[in-house]
Amino acid sequence: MKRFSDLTPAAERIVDAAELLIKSKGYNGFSFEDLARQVGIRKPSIYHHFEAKMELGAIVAQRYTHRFRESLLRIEGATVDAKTRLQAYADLFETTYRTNRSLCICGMLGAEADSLPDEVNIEVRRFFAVNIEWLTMVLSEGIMKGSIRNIASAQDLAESFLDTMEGALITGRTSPDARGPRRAADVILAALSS
Amino acid sequence: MKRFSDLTPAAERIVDAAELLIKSKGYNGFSFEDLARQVGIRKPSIYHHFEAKMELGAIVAQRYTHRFRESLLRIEGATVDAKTRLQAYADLFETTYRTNRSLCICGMLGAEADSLPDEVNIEVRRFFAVNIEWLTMVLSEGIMKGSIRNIASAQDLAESFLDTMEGALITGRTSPDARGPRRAADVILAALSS
DNA sequence: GTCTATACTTGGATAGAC
DNA sequence: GTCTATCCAAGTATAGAC
Repeated sequence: MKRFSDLTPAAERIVDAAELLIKSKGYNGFSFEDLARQVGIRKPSIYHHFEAKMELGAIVAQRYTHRFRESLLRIEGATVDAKTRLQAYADLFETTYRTNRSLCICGMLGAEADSLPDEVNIEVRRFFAVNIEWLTMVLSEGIMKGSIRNIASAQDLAESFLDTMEGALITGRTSPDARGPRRAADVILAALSS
Repeated sequence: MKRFSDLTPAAERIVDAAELLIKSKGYNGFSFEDLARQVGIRKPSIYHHFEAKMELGAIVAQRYTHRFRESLLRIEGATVDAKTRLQAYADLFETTYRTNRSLCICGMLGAEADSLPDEVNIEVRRFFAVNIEWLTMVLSEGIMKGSIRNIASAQDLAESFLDTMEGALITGRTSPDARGPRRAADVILAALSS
């Protein structure tokens, strides 16, 4: 598999556009025609950079996961206690939400999983694994230090928290008065604060 | 718009199949060919019952919401306290989850909203509104009676809870060791119990 | 209510010139 | 790196017979 770090500038522009399209319409909802129009080139030019649509899907997910990890590192550097870290984490989703009520790429691809090539699903699974791992780490630290109530395993808490974030993006799409991921996180965090 | 209650038996078999397909692959992920094959008829026969694909999508969502409301009524009849009701509610999602890791129809359609006809989106919005309303009712009763901690408005709690359920279905799709909606709900309920 | 046949469009993908 | 031209499959939808 091609790696996102090998992308030429032209290829990167294509991936940028594909990311936007997947966020908005999903993998099954965009075509090479849409993509080419957005980039300002013609359909066949895309094949000079990518072998097939599924490769593009996989690379979008791969790069997204990579950037998300960078954000997690930044949060670890900038904050200390669990609650603040989780708020910063929720703000990553809130930013996505505020940008045209976009979805998390991997939330979208996760929903579509049954009709997606394995190549793509593998990357999506990695995204969720990375998130669960990070959240588990943060939450178990919070439990140890006493700022998070010890009502369930850190792993269980992590999963619920991630679920809430992914769900908030989806329900926020069609509900005009939805409050968004940050608010949803605040509710959970209030319930978990000791 | 046609209503789901007017469906002939033949039309109903088509809606049944469409529901399964949307749950699995999404609105953009299934074709009339798939649908016809599943029902055991030919593509054009579908048009005898439905004018277009979007009508089918809207009716699937409409019937799904109707049945969901029946389930909510059943829960109200069979249980009393907020926590038990919310567990029963989570079990509705758990059942969906255990059935081939299916998605909530409206979670799927919500994710795809940007590429869906208004006709469909309107029904999806109704589903979420119904759920939020019901959860708000249950939660505010729980707060009044003291079984649910008063850490946020019933409306905010309702939204977080629904988000968690929808998200659990999505993250559960690609994560082999995901715990599912019921477990996610138990975590939240433990945090909300006074 | 279902069929065959078919129209028309779009979608993913390739060949080969510039 | 991008283009035109083109292929073929699939997708939605219609006409009209049974």
